[in-house]
Amino acid sequence: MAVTLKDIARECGVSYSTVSKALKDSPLVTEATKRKIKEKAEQMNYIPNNSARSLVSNRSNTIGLIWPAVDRVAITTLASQINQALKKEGYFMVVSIEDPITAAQKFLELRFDGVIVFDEGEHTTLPTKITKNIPVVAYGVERELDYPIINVNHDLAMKQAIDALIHKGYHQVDYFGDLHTNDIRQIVKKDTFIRHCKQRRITYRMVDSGGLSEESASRAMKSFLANHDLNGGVVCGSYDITMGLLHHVKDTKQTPMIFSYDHIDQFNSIDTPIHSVGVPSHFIAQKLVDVLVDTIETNKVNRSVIQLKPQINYR
Amino acid sequence: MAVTLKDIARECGVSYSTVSKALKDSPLVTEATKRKIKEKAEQMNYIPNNSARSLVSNRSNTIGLIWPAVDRVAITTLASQINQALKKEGYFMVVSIEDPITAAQKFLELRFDGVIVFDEGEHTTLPTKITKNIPVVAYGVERELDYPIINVNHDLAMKQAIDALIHKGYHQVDYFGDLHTNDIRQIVKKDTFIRHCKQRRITYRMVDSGGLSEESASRAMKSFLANHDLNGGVVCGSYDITMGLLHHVKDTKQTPMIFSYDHIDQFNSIDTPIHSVGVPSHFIAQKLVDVLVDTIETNKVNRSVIQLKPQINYR
DNA sequence: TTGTAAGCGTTATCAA
DNA sequence: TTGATAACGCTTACAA
Repeated sequence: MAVTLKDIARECGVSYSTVSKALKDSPLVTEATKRKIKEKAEQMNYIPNNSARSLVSNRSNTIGLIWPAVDRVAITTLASQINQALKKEGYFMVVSIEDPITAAQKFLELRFDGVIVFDEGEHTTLPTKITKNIPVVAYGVERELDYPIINVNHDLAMKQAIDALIHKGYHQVDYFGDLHTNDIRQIVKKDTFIRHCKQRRITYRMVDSGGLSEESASRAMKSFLANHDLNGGVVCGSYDITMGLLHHVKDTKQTPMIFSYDHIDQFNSIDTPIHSVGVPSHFIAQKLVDVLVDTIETNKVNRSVIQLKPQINYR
Repeated sequence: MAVTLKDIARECGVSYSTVSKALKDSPLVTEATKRKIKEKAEQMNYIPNNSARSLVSNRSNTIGLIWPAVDRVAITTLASQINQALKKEGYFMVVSIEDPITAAQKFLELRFDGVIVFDEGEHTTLPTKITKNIPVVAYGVERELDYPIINVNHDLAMKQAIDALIHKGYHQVDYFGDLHTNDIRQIVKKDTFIRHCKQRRITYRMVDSGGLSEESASRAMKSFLANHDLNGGVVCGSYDITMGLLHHVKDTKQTPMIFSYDHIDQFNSIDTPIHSVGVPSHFIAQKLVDVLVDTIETNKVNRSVIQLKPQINYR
């Protein structure tokens, strides 16, 4: 059915290994024959069979991204930047929204060259059985894993945000984020916020967003505002949570200074100025790709945790 | 490196073709040998090589979803429902966020069994060169394509929404949506809204959301409200646009009756009651999968447009 | 510069 | 009930 190298070879009156070489621009073939073969291939609509290729070369040039919760804006931005970065390195990225183990197992069967996983804690950890068979790199937080992890230095980020608030004259700060969760990234944000407030001896309140979605954050903020004022500075745990808060910011006497996690461009198209802390997502993406490609090519994993330095972005 | 059938065969003292049969539970192998082989395979952490399988069987049991704009909440919900439905049919779903042609080409090379594409107009149309080589089904709107399309009956949906508004006593209705776009789905919504308003001889206004994102919708609504009131009923073009509107609904004298496109559960977790029109996403998902699986199995495309009947959901 | 042939890991057909 | 073997489409020594 599909056109194969043999078909092209027959048409061109050459052997199929010559076609194979010609199509990958091998110097072992005359320019003239190359041209003829390429033309014919194009015209016959030849589509290389990756299964066959991968079988002999052990390379699929495909990377799997594991992303079970396709719903948070900041992560969406990161994903598309990873896609770009991988493309530049010659890889095709494909994402699975299955649970991490299922997805990784399938990627393994498909003989992909590597996997990137958005780590969210225990339930998202890949077992050695899998990770010893394929290069893996995680975007997550610092913890014991047998594959490399890229993450933001949350501790520093919180410190930067709180210090900025103090510097602007605030004597009280609120944290608005997901307080009751297993998501390790959220837990770290919460914990470091508290720790830094204590160190600075500044008054603080913790407001539970009841989840990571904009909707839940909106509800939570509404009921919070029914009994409280927003009179200090506020730090939000994520872009979506910030958006939930913004539904109600009109209700308060005056807009407080808001710092949000996630360093993405979307903040620029909002009227209310939201300052942000975080690592620019294109930077995170590049790092993830660099580390992955490196472990694919050198074939040695380094079980390191790479901390990316956050920046403050005033708007 | 990776364990192959031959490795297992050697360990078990049988031929590798027996192992192959045993592992797929063929009746041609004794229960006893099967058990032994399966145990060994498990213990050796055997991972089937899909490339080899696909090479001989011409089946990869994988479906590619083309979804270049991973950012709209309603679509996210749909994607995960498609994932579920495909899984039930024995397929693994993988998504690409590349542009449609690139993605489809890669899916072809990877010898996936089929592709689902979220159609958004000309720029999202797959050429015959591709579609004659792999079963494709689109989620889109009615237009000339050489592969089947599933879509919502927008005409009926608009009619339902406008009629509901009229029934509730509104004499004026506003449409809030993406007015200047190439996205064929948005164009159809806009056009049918206007047509039905004219037919009903009801006053209407068109408010441009300046895009499909919540942020742009929010900005647009803000500047609209600076000079206008929201005193009629309103129909929003999508979930995200509705969310953008909600940022400002507190500013109006009273909450108008709002109908939104997209029939998803997220509306249930918002305080402001938003009624919706649309086809439940699990229904759309199931239809897409049914049609795709059917064309894969029967191996014959039907170039039909399948219109799904929308429903009104009051909240 | 081009062609021959082995081999990648499976499945499936046929023979034992 | 099991085992040999050809074939899938391709890459890559190696031979011509």
